[in-house]
Amino acid sequence: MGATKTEHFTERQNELAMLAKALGHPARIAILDHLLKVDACICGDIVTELPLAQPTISQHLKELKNAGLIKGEIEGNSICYCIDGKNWKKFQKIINSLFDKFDSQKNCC
Amino acid sequence: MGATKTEHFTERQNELAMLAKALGHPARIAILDHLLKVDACICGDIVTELPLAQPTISQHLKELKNAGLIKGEIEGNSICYCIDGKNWKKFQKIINSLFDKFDSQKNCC
DNA sequence: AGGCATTATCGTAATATTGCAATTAAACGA
DNA sequence: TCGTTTAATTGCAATATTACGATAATGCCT
Repeated sequence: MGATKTEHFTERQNELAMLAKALGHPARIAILDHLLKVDACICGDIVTELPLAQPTISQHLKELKNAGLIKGEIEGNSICYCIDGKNWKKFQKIINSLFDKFDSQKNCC
Repeated sequence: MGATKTEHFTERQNELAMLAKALGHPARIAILDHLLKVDACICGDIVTELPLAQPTISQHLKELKNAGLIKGEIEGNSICYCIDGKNWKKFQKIINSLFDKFDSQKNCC
């Protein structure tokens, strides 16, 4: 086996898991950190910021893009990446809706 | 390779990634959903709630426990699981500290 | 003690992820 | 046009994850 049985879970559970999975690697967190720090579109210099080879970073960028966390637009020679603001807040809400469910009063232990 | 190069990233980046990774599977989201829904310790009936075999669920519970998201206490014959309230809010803060960094005013695209 | 219920662990197969060298593709400038 | 720069893709090796059957470990009850 090894394949996740997504068909058994709700759409929300799968979406939340996919989002979390995309965040589940330090390199991808580092990429997001960088994009957030500069508060702008970044043309390629992410490779020089991280201790990983160019193809590896390209792969991580792809996954962040697939998840909807970032956008990439072609800008002449290079490509500009930035946080996808449209999804960002939605994702924050989705995650918080999970964490907000916890009621410390009712919890028994 | 295949092994994540954790040593190249900051402690915060690794912690955040580990947390996200633990959340990065629909079965584990479903387990948390269930624990949050009943607002109490659950003794074993998680297996009957999910469409997965008992060893598989035991493995997911272990990962959630390792991440610090849940606790498990031996209660006679069975084991009671519940949300680990001590870490729960901390984790929520860590994640929100990432999402709050985004300033839609400054973002260019 | 013996049997039952509950959960963890072991072993293993299938699949996914991570990382990089090599290569390709596309756009720019001289 | 040719070389350079930038980023994606391909191909592959190493490792991790997911899932489950079989088995063990623990505590209950009779």
